[in-house]
Order: sequence, then structure tokens, then C-alpha cells
Amino acid sequence: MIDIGLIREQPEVVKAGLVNRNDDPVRVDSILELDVQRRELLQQVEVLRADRNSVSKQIGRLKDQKKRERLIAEMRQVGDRIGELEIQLRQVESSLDAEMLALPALPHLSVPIGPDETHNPVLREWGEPRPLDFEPTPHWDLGPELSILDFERGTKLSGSRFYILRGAGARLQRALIAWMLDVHTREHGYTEIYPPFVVREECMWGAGELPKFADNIYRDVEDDLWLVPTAEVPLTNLHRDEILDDECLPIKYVAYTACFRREKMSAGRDVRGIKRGHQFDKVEMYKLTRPKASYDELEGMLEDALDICRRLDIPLRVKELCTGDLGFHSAKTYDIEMWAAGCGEWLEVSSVSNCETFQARRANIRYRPEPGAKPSFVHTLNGSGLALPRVMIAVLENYQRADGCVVVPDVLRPWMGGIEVIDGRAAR
RNA sequence: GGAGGGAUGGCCGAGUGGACGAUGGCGACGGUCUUGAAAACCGUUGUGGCCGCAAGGUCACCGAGGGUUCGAAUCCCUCUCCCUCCGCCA
Repeated sequence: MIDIGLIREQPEVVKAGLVNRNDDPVRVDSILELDVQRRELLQQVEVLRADRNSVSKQIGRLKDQKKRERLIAEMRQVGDRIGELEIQLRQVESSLDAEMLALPALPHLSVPIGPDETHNPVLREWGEPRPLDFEPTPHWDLGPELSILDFERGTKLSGSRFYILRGAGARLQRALIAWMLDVHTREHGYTEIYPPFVVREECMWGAGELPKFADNIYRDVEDDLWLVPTAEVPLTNLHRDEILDDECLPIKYVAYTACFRREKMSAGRDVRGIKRGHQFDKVEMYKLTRPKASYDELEGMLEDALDICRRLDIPLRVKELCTGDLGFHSAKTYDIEMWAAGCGEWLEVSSVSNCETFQARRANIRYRPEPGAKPSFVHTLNGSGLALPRVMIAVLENYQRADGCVVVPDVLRPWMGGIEVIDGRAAR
């Protein structure tokens, strides 16, 4: 959510931000109009309520029956009028809320302006594709050949875009999760969280998934529970409606969860392999910070994600999202892409974002800058650290050998139970 | 799943229609006293909206949302959460 005060005072700034996002700036005008209406109605209602409050107190003390009845009759009329105005006020407020909740975060001034993903500048590159003296196989062939990946049976159980990991494949994923959690908790200072994988609707609003991405989220209608599309959702809501102590900031969390997405908006895209499934695993980093520190913390989080990539020794590049490609709730985002030799693609394995106060306002997460000071909103940041299926793809495709086997990267060996090479046998 | 009991300020806890934004206690903060500290005493101690340059005024909030009433923490309805007992169960 954007500060209504900012919209009132500097509507042109907000409009410029929306234009850069390819969004419609006219929405700002309708918000301003509703805001004026709201305040007018509010003032009318409050004057009447103040009157009724004081007269009602008098009535309680009055002995004179006649006067009493006269005042009660008067106040009944005042009450009716209040009721009418309150109905109007509620309508205006709910329209205003809906407009406010539909507004994306404003891009940070440092974000490059551009229309779409083709304008995302590459900021950094690291590593060289390792020289292969054979034609590399994409993971959708390599996995089934090694019997560690099974698409047919995944589809049999759950439909398209589901798959099964088997034997060393399943173990490789589990090793990646355990290893990444260990690095982030032991070396990068994050606290591990194991959250629920289903949450209430209000959590989806708080994290900014609703209203925009309703189509993309699985939901249990009977109990009104929503399957998390990312651990960012429960992590954002951990401190919903809280006022945090200044000393406990920044808070750094890391959580492993499965993630569930309908992928309706991406129907037909990336249908091959495990790049984009309805269910995938992810290790997610999350920070709540003081506003002044958030951009330093963003750089730190990017480094934490890059550290994982470098230790896997897979070529990568960092892009910054331009204004036109920025996510709904983010003010600034870096994407990390890993090279996948088999499918010959750069894969987005991490997206690191500063949401500033966007989620904090929605979820009402504040801190007290000094003892006795008024609470103000924290900044929230999130970043994949990393998204599993894509790291799996990169590992399988970059570490494959001419004989069709896959060498387990050194850093993962302690978690692989002695498996150094994934071959046909390791699948069992 | 069945039966019952709850939810009040940072915490404990009183309050069943009118002077209650809420008695009291604890904690925290400030002060008096003291060489210093403790004790004792005095005072302060929630969040948000709106109007205002400000001082200040006003409205809302007693788990959430509706309703009754001139007036609701208090009465009615719905929901959520917690506790106890029984059943079931990884």
C-alpha cells in the first residue's frame, strides 16, 4: 500500500511512478476524489456523534421526564441521520480501500526506467560455462534417463506440471535444501522458520498477493485456507499487527516451504521439464528492517543469494528489473540467473526485492524508532535463497558428463550420503 | 467430532445499560527523600482517524464483524482464537 498522505501531497510523484510501471495514473485522481469525500462525510458524522454523545450523557442525569423525552426524540433523529451518513461513509471507504489495495508499490528512484523485461540491465556476471566436449542433454531427458525424474507418473497422480523425483534426484533436492538452510543460518545470520504451508485469506492481502494474483493461488474453499505461493507470505504475516522494538531490527528469517501456484497466467509457457511446476520447493530469505537501512540490507541479501550460487560454481548473472518489469509489491528487485547448459537457457533462480513499506502497511508491521516515539512502518525485503527446481536443473545440466552421469558438486557431498556421482544405480 | 468455560490496556485483573478509554495491582518511566541505593510518597504511562501553524479539540477502538438503544465493555446474532473433559488420530 502507498501512503495516502503522499498521494494527497504529491500526486504527480505517484502518477509518475505508475506511468513508469505501465500502469494507469488516472487511478490517483479517483483515489483523491474518494479521499475528499471520505473526509467530508467523516467530519459530518463526527460532529453529529459528538452532539449525541454529550446529550446522551445529559439524558442519563436528567430527572425532568418531559425534557428527557424531548431530548430522546431529538437524539433518535440525530441517530437516524448518523446512520444514513455512515452508510455513505462505508461505501466510500470500501471503494477507497479497494483502490488503495490495487495500487502497486512505487519504484525506487534508482530503478532504471523501461517498458519490459527486455530492458533489464545486466549488472554483474560471474563464472564461465564449463567447457564440454559433448552435446549437453537437457534435464527433461537427462533426469528420466537416470531414473531420478518421472514426468508420466507425476501427471498420473496430479495432472500436468507435476513430476516425481526419485532416489538420488529426491535426495539431491533434500541436500540442496538442508545445505542452503545451514549456510544461511550458520554463516549469514538468518533465523530458520518452519511456517504453515496454508494460510488465511488476510495473509494473502498482507503480503500483497491479493487482490492481483487470486487466479494464481490454490485455495481450500471449505476452510478458507490458501496454499502459500511462496514462504514470503507466512513470513510477512509473522509480525502482522505488531509494534517491534527498535533493538530487535533488523530481523532476518530463512524458511523452507513448498510453494503452490496455478500458473494460469503462464499457461503454455515453460511446459517442458521442471522449470515451472504447480508445486515446487524454495528456500526463502526475509528481512524486516529500519527504513534507513533497507537498501544496504538489500545488497546484503543479494550477496547471501550469490554466495550460494558461487559455492555451487555455476555461471550466473545479476539483472536489475526495470520499472516496467517490477513486481506488484516491490520497489526495487534484482534477479539472479544461472546458466543451464542442457536447455541453453539462463534460469531465474532468485529474485531479491525491497518492498519498503508496501507490505508493512498492508500487514500493519511497525517498530518504535525510540522509546516513547510514535510507531512507524518497517521496510520488508525478500529473496529466494534459492528456488529449488531451477537450481536442480542447473546442477544436473552443468555437472553432467559425456556418459550421461551427473557429478555431485563438492559442497553438497556431506548431505548426499556418500553419493558422488548420480548414475543409473544411484537412482535406486 | 461431542459437552462446557473463556477473550478487557505492556502484564495480572475488576467492571452486566448512563460520570467508563475504562477501579485496582504489577511492571516501566520521571520526581521528592538519600552520600548512593532500597523503601516510602507524588506524578506519567495505549493505538489510529479527522480538524488545526500550534496549543488543543473531536471521533473510533474492551477478540472481529453486524444489530438493539437517546446511550453498549455490559444486551442480541455471526465469526475467530484459547482453555477443560470425552472421542478419534500422525
